[in-house]
Amino acid sequence: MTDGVPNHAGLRRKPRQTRSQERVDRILAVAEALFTTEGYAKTTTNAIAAQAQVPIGSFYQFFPDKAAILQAIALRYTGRLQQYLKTLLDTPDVAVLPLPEYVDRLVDATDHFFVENPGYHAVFMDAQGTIPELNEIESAADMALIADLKTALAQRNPGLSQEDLEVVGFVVIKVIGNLLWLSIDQDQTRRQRLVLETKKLALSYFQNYFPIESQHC
Amino acid sequence: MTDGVPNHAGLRRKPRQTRSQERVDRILAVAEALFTTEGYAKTTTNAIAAQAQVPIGSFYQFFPDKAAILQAIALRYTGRLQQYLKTLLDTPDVAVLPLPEYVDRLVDATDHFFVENPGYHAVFMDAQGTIPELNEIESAADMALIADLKTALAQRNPGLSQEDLEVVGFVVIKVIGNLLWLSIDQDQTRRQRLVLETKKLALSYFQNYFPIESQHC
DNA sequence: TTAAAATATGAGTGATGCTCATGTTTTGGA
DNA sequence: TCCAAAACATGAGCATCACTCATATTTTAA
Repeated sequence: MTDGVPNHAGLRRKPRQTRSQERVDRILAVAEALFTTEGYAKTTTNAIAAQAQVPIGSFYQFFPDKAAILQAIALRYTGRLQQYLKTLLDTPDVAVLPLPEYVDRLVDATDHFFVENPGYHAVFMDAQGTIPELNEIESAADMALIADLKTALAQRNPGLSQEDLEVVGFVVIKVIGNLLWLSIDQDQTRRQRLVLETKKLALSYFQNYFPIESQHC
Repeated sequence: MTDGVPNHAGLRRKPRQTRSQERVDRILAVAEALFTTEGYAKTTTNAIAAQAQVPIGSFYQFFPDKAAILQAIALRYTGRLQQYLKTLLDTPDVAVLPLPEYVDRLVDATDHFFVENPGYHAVFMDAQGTIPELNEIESAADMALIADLKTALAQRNPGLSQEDLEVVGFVVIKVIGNLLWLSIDQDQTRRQRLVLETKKLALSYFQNYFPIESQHC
C-alpha cells in the first residue's frame, strides 16, 4: 500500500472531491453501525446507501461490491490493533521487564483493545469464511503482529533461531488472540478468569524458550 | 434428541419411506461435496437439488432452509469427533499414562481426526458467523468435549475444584482445537512443528494444575 | 374399489446485489 | 466569460437466488 490512508483500499474509484470523501466516510460509518447491530448478511447495500443518504449507484462507484465495505472496516481495525501493540512492544521499559510482567502487559493490552473496540469482534465474527478477503486481512494482520513480537523476543533471547522465533510468535499471537476472543462472549467473572489463564498459558509456554536465569534449588 | 440418528436433526419432515431416506442421503452427500469444492455461499440450493436428482420442491419438504443442510453435515462431524475422543479418554490404560504421554495421545488423536476428515475443516471454515446455528453446534460440541475431559482430569487430580476443571478443560480443548485447526493450512514441515508446539503448550499449561509427583532437586 | 391422506412437483414470487443508460456538475483552455 | 469535454451522479431495472404453493400423483386403509 503506497497510500497512508487505508480507507481507500479496495475502492473502485478514489474520491477526489470533498463531497465524495464525505460520502465514503458516511457509508463506512453507517455500514459499521448496521453490520454491528444487524449483522453482515442481514444488512442490504440498499439500506446502507439509503441511510447514508447516498444513491445506490454512487455507492457502487466507490465500492466494487458489498464485501469491500467490510474489508475497509476490517483494515481500519487491524491497523489500529497492530499500532497499539507495536507501541507497547517498542517501549524500552517494557522490553526489559521480567517475563511474567511482560506477558501480563501483552495480554492486558490485547484484552483492553478487544474491550475498547467491540466492533472488531462483531465485524470479524460475522462474515468469516464467506469473504475470503477477510481471512487474508486477518492473516496479514497476524503476520504483522508476529513480526513485531519476533523482534522483541529475539532481543530477549538472541540464541533462538529464526524458525523458533517464527513458531513461538505464531503460537503466542494466535493463542492469546483466540482465548481473549472467546472470553468476550463470557460473563464478567469468567472473562477475568480467562484473561488470567491466558497469561498463565502464555507464560508457561514461553518458559520453554526463555529459561528463568535465577533458577536454583 | 430422542432419535439416535443425527441425520434427522433439523429436518422439516422425517423421511418415512425408503425412497425418501435415499433422497435425503443423496442430498447430504451432494451438498457436502459441493460445499467442500465450491464453498457454501456459491452453492445454490437448486444446484444441490438438481445434482441429487431431487426436485427443488421435494428438497424443501425435508430441509427448512439452506442452512439446515450445513447443520446436518456439521452435526455428523462433531458427533464423530466427540465419539473418537471419548473413546480415547475412557480407555483405562490411557487414564493412568504420565502427563506428557497423555497430552501426546490427546493432541495426536485430534490431529489425526482433522487430517482424516478434511470435510470438517471445510464445512466449519466456510459459513461461520453467517449461520448462528453453526456456532451453536460447534459450541455444544466443545461443551461435550470439555465435559469428557473434565471427568478424565478430575480422576487425575481430585483436589481440583469444579470451576478449575471447567476452566482448564475449556482452555485446553479450545487451544488444541485452534492450533491444530490453523496447522491444517500449513505445509508439512510447519504442520508437524505446530503439532509439537501444541503438545508443548498444553503440557506446560497442565503442569500448573497437575504438579509432577516425582519432583525433587 | 375408492375416498381421503400423504407426498411430489416445478413454475412462480419476493428480495437482493449490482449495472448502465441518461442526466448533471466540474474543469480548464481560449 | 464562454463552452466543450471529462468526470461524476442517479435510480429504474436486470439477473440471481432462496424459498413457496397450487396442482398432480401416489399411498393408505376401510
